[in-house]
Amino acid sequence: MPDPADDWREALRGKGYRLTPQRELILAAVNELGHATPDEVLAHVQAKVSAVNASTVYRTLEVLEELGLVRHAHLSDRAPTYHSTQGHTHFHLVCRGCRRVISVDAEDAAAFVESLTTRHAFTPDMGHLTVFGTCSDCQEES
Amino acid sequence: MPDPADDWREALRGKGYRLTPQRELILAAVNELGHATPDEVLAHVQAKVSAVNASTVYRTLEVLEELGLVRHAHLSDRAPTYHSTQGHTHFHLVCRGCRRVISVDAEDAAAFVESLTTRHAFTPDMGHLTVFGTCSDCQEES
DNA sequence: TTCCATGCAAACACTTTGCACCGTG
DNA sequence: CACGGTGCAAAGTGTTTGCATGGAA
Repeated sequence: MPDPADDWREALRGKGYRLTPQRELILAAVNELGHATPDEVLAHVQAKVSAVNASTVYRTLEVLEELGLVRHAHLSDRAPTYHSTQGHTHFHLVCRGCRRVISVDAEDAAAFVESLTTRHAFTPDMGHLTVFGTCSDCQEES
Repeated sequence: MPDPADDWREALRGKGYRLTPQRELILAAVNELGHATPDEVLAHVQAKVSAVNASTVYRTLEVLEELGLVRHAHLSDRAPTYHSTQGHTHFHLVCRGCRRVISVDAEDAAAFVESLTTRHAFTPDMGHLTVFGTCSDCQEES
């Protein structure tokens, strides 16, 4: 039986992509970091081994996302953040006050998804969704 | 009684900002264009009058948003789009297939807002929300 | 041995900033 | 006539691309 941790090898081979150390390192970095920008991934990878190029990080993250091994969301107005697709699909709440990020299981928004589907003939991609707003702690301060 | 179309004058004065032709033109451009990127606003303004600078557009949009006269949302991975705050607060659905943008009244998501508030102590800013996904027309094609 | 993947450097898209001049209040 | 606003140019940030070399299959 296949080790789930090796799924990425199958995924890459399945679409004719080659297995390279860079791809392995970058995927591992995303899994280890939680939510990381391309820059942070680059730094993390370079800390372990020597030189990996920024363009390789961008190109690799694109491939990994196409294969469904990672996903990205926009948690700030700056660079996107990538995260593993292991575990349940989730969307993000970002507090404008304290920048805190709350991950919410997509299941919790089933009714919202349903209403968009039936009332607007639209299937939302909840794994990409980021909801900006204010958490209760920051609400009180204002 | 004040003409609602002149509210922006009050809003600017209220916070000690000056009334300038650029600010009037840029606000008018946003109202006329519907959803426009800073670049599109610039082009629209320059079509009417002569030279307005890009940095003035950025600076002015920031001021207008602070005053609540416009809002911005991220309808693509590129530049943000600004829109008028006249009318009901709405959020956006963007189809990844055809790029179509559907505006949905925030009221329609009242239950979703409610659940985020009660279950996660989080007050979402629905006017900034963009939901990516696929419309029914593009769903069939895949 | 064949191409896909990488590194490198330059180009790119969008935005921000410093500073001198301009014009509103 | 003071000080906030603007234009301009340069710099900044994040990302993409063309091309030659390198390594997986």
